[in-house]
Amino acid sequence: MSDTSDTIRVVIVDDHDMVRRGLAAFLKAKTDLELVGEARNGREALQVCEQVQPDVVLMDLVMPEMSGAAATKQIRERCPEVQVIAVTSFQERELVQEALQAGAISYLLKNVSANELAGAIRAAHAGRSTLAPEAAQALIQTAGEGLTPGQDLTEREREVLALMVEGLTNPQIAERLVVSRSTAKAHVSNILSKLGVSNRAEAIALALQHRLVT
Amino acid sequence: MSDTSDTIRVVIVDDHDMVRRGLAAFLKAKTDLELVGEARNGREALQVCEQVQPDVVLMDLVMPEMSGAAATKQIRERCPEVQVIAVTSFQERELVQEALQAGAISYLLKNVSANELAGAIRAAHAGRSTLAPEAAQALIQTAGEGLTPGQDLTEREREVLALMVEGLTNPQIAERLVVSRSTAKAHVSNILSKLGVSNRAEAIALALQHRLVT
DNA sequence: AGACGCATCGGCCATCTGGGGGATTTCTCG
DNA sequence: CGAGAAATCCCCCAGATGGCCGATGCGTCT
Repeated sequence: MSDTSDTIRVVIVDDHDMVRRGLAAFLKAKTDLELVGEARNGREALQVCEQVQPDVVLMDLVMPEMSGAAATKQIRERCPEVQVIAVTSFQERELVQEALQAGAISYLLKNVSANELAGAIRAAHAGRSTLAPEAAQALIQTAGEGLTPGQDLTEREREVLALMVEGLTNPQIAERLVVSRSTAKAHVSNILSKLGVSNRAEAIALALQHRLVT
Repeated sequence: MSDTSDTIRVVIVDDHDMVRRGLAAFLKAKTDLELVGEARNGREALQVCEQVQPDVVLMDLVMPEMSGAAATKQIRERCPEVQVIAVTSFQERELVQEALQAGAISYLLKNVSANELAGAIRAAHAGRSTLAPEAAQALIQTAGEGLTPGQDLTEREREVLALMVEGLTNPQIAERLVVSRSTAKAHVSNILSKLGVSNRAEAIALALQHRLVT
């Protein structure tokens, strides 16, 4: 209705008041960018996007209620014309990968300059991706490492790994899962093998550092 | 010189452009608050504070170069009249404790509203503390738990714990530290005892979850 | 039907673990 | 100087660990 085709309609999603405030101030300074909605979590973001049908969404990834990645996925399914730019403080491989797989077209860190952000928004509107160098590096590393380890773990094995992280011994794991010690040991052995480590200590460190478990 | 006694001179320290922008916009809207400097890491913060001698510093804790906690400590040592408000996205016990021990008078989360922030700045200038409820809760939890575990670990024991987290066995630790297996084992035993756990698996999980190592 | 992955179980065995005992040196602090 | 903490080392030993062998069902996919 009221939007002319030469302004890019933007929605901001972030749970921090001051970040939204900063982005709003920034958008106001750009004549070709228009703030048409805000949300403070993934759930709100869905509603807002369906209502206002923006061109671009600036999406924080770490939020309560519903994560940015989950929200991105939903938005991309329901409104494929809406481009989502993931904007976060972290450059963890996990997050980068998760966000892009969820359908984000770009991944920026919150330390971007105003001009870089404006450029990324215009690029996203035109269907072009912008990756923060750190994010690109994270992707390259991930590719080089053959993705996050532990991707081929069985459900049951993840269950066992979680118990290992809690410090349970093989007999204790057996008791908890109501199986024999042989079985628990077999699972542990398979986990060690799949993770490419040689003892449970390494397995636990790897699981925690790569968030394979809670 | 130019500052009248009825305006509170504020410095912003944050590595994110957009957060500084948001805070700057916010300060501009308040007649009794005046932005007199910005910094994007702890090192810059020190220089800026010594130059402009602000009344209050809004300090992000997670920054490259020099952490907010370290910067806070230095600032409080060199300029005791400057009040530091820790402002961060996280409500982890570790950070809250660290910041307050470093001399921050207040601890706020980045999801504070504009009015709460203004109130906190005025309170800080008057020497009164403002704690985000989540931060207060973190402190209470910490107090209830008898502080973070592993506080009584020896230098050497921390060193050993770090190697445990890397997945090294006792013989490997002994080799790495150029000591006998007995010694390595003794350290490990002491660590398990001090952490209140019964095997190295739990110790590793605890160390990683409480950031006792890297 | 056959192949394959998964979970389940058993035994053997070298090694690692963690607790117990006691011992020495070095260093700091009152 | 003496007490205590920290780091270093030794022996013993029951239990846990992890690799290796093999085996049985139970699904899915081709």
